Amino acid sequence: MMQESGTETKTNGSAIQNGSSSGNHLLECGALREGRSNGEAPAVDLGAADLAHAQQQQALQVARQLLLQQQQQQQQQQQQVSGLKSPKRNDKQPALQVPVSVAMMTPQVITPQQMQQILQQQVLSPQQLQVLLQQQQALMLQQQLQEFYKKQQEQLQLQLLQQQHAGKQPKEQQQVATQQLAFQQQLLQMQQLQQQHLLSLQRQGLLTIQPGQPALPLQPLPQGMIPTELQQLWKEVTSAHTAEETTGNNHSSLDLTTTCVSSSAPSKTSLIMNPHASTNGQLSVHTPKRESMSHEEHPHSHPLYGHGVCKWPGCEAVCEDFPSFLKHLNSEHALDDRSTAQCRVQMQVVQQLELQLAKDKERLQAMMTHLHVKSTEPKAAPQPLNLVSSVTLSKSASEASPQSLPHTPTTPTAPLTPVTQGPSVITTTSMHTVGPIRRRYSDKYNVPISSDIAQNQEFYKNAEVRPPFTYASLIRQAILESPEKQLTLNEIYNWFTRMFAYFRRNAATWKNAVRHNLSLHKCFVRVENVKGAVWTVDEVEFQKRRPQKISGNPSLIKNMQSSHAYCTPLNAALQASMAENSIPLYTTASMGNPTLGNLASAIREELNGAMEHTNSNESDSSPGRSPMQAVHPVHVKEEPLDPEEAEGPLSLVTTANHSPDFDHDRDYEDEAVNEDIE
DNA sequence: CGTAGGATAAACATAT
DNA sequence: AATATGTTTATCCTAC
Repeated sequence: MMQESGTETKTNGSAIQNGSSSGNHLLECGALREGRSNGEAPAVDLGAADLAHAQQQQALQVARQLLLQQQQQQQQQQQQVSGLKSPKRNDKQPALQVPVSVAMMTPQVITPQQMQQILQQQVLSPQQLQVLLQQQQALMLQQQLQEFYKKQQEQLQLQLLQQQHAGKQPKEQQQVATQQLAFQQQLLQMQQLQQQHLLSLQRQGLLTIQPGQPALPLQPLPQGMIPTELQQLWKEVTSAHTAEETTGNNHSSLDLTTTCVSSSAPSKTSLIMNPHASTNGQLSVHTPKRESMSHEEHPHSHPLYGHGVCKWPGCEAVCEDFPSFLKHLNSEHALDDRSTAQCRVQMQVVQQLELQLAKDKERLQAMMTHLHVKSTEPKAAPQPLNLVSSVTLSKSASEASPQSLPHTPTTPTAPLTPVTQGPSVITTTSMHTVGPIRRRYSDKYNVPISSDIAQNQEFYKNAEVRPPFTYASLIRQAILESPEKQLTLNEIYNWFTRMFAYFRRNAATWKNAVRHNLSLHKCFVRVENVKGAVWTVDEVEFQKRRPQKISGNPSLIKNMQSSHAYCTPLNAALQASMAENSIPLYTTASMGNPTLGNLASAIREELNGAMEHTNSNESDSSPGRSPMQAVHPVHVKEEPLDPEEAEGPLSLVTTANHSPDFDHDRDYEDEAVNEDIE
């Protein structure tokens, strides 16, 4: 213990002083290098981007069509609603009717003209705009619900009267009551569906698409959604505003709010908004405030200016100093239609982010609740890591109470050392300072790594929880997820930082460990090519070292089997998710979504591998094995080679089109820098 | 208690 | 010269 603490302080110190600087520098260089190599071999990356873009376009198209349909259906429904025969029929579209009908009926919603007035009078801060938008949408929804409900009530009463005239049949009354109930439920559903619709739009194109699970949350980092999709969105808005203005048709705009509002009758109502919005007054008070004033107050904290670059969405113009930025802001982003439209989009973006956040919070809560409850059940045993994870996640979920979570009830085979493990599990604050933690669950639970990553992808990305797998497993996973089943060291680094928040700190430590593992384990094969060297996985070697852990412990085998059990639905979920994305299950690397596809194949592989070791006679004949068999290792290390394996027919040398890397690296680096300082 | 595997640290070598 | 990349050794920890 003494030794440990001594070692850790020492290593922490070195990690902070040397590691953070040199390590980060390393990654930055890596990112640059990646960028270059991407230029040469962007096949997969472009594929993903194209896919995202296509989906975005699809989302836009869907949105436009739906908006048109709404209007028609609204009219239809106004006529048909007297029928009242099939309230279920409305389930398909109710949420979509909200904006239009609201816009049609509500006089208090801000019209585009008013919006422009607001924008022309002063530049609102993003927060204010956001509030404005929220108020608008809340108001619209509220009003629409009221109207809708009122209308239904009228219809119901009408029908009641009719029925009473026709004869008081209890059956019908019952039916009417049921219908009334159904309508009320509908009203609730409308709200939910509207959210879902927005979310689906968001998922399909507006924001970064994250594969893996059907309900996978999006990248919570604001930077995560900025790059291509938003740029594209901005372009669209920018090019669309002219048409929008001249024709009055909003087909080209994704902005639902814009569309809804502008289709409303022009109203002269004042800007009175949701009464419960406390910032409202602030908004109007702030009205006379000029942007220059706020600039003078906070010359260097302008939200639209940072790192010498104009942060106006889609702009990124370089402004050497603040005055030149101001000049640029006033000239390039004046109060014209384009800026207004962009502003609207930004509002929408912010709102969707908030929706997403709310939903994710909810999901987190449900997850934690679920895990808490389930923790007493034996079924939860195969995934004890989640429990630990939940605890540490509590830092991001303020509403969660860490002490309410079970500590280690489900980790009988991994007793936590009171000294080393205790603090790292209990609180996250200690987690941050605890430095390198030696203990780990490693792969001993035989939870298939890829399925765990798939299931907890977003979690690992955001919570600084150490993944319960060995470096070797993680490296292997990284390599297998790559389309070419090979990665450079730097790409492996990037995968680590991309997939796990935990590895965004102490870079020197874990990178050293990665290198160490790569060199040490025979299962990692270094393949040299023109551009340098890539690492591949010798699957045979990797499998060789797995059984020994499993063999001795029957309970582990049990766990493994149960893990197989719970992985089957996961696989189904993945398939469903892929079907949703029109990604065939068995074409993995070639598709634009490498992570998803490879995850699936890796899962199958893991399952098959696990079953192999469990039942030696179970040589699964499913096609799932094939993708792995395709990875024939090329031995470079000075090991006696099996004649079979010596020939690597694979495209290990064709590095020409790989490197599916992202530009997240810089972001993570920034984080790492910040966090290492603390 | 011994052993094996993993994590971490660090020294060293080599390539860029 | 500095950094990135690999290799190797040592030590500690944990599970078995």
